[in-house]
Amino acid sequence: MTQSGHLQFKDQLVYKSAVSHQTPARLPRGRPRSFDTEAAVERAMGVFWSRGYHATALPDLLRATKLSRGSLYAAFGDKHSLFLRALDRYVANALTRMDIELAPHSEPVDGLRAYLAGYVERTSGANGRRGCLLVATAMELAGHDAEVDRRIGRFFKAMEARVAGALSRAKAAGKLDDGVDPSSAARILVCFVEGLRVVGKTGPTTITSQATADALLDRFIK
Amino acid sequence: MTQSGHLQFKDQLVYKSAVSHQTPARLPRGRPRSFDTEAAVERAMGVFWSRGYHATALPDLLRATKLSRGSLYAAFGDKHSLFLRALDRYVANALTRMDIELAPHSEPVDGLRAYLAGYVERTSGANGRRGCLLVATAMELAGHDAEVDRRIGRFFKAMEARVAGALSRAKAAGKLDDGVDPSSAARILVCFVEGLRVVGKTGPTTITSQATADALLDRFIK
DNA sequence: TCCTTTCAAGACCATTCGGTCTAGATATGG
DNA sequence: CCATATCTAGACCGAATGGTCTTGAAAGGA
Repeated sequence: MTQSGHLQFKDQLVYKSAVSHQTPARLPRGRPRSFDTEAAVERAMGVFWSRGYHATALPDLLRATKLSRGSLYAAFGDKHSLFLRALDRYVANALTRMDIELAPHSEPVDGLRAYLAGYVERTSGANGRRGCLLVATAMELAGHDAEVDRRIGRFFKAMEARVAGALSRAKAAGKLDDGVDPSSAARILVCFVEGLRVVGKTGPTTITSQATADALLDRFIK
Repeated sequence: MTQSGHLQFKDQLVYKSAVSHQTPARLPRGRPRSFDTEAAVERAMGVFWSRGYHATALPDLLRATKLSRGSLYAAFGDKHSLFLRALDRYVANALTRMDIELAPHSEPVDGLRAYLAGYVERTSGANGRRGCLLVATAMELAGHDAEVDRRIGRFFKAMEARVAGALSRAKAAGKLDDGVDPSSAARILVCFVEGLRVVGKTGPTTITSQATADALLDRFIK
């Protein structure tokens, strides 16, 4: 029925209707679920994050989630669906973070500095070596998995839009150098930041990375 | 004996002494090897490139190299050693390309433009979707495989050094904007270019990517 | 109490994994 | 021709894969 291939459609629908909006006035009559589904997704996310999709085996997920095989399959359908949920959570976290850092009402340049500083911190030293679930997924599965493709594309577009928004506001406030186009600069920053994730795998020092990020931003800021 | 773990040392030595400088006055007496080892590495590289390490199965490699199981194991030891050879070839190709584009005697700014244009071409459209063996390897195996770690680290250092060299020459020729530090700018460009590889997975248009790269370089060039 | 549901533990399944080995054909040099 | 070495094809190996199913205990509502 669920076979390991990539017919995510059915599984997707299944988990959505089974998981979202818990107990809509519907009271199940047996023993209630005794574990936190979202916490399990989070733990699974951690495993996928540090090992990648293919290198993560079922026993790894069972150990991390502290679930039995049966419970895990009942709750999530299969490995692939669980992975997609973990990826969704990762993306949501990243976008939420950006929404805070680049909040429209706050000072855009400060926001951009915070945004870059966050990436510097996450891509240097041990944090850097841990890598990024989204970038790792993009490199491992993009082009082979339609559901993943969609999420990757959406994420980069969303990120670029937020950065472009902040740059536009900075430009309107006269803080940008002459000739800087916000949308073009946004693409530059997104590439830079994702490149940080890649070279971050070698565990550079925070100092170096921060100086590099500062040097880049200084090319745009007046 | 060779078991699938990561004792690359022995295999490494084996293939080195068995492959480099062919027939040093030594004439083997039986049937000679009837396939091109380097061509096989190249074909294997193609498979790892488009599928990644874990997702590449032995039958994939046999199909691509047109070798039998026995021949492949006799020639390369095991999957991991073959992968390392493929990775080495990929890295060598990339560095050779850079040595041409950023040749010390030629105009450094033109070289940097060519360097960026090459990345733009390789990271947009279908080329972009194909991705980069090195970045994919970094995200998939770095931190879990010491031999890979070494190669990734070496590559980024080598790339940064070449770009920094070109930028230094550009600065000496007075082509750089005031306040641009070549080594810092080199780190920026390396991050940007590796970020291109990541977002390239969504297959952006050549036009957009080229415009982005131009916009970045224009922030450094006078 | 009874019914229903979920739980953990683990047996079980077919398939695939990376890797070894054999058999028989083939191609070279002596 | 003989000895040597390599080739392909595929059987074979133990281990691991993702996934299903059974068992029996436990926890809720009616």
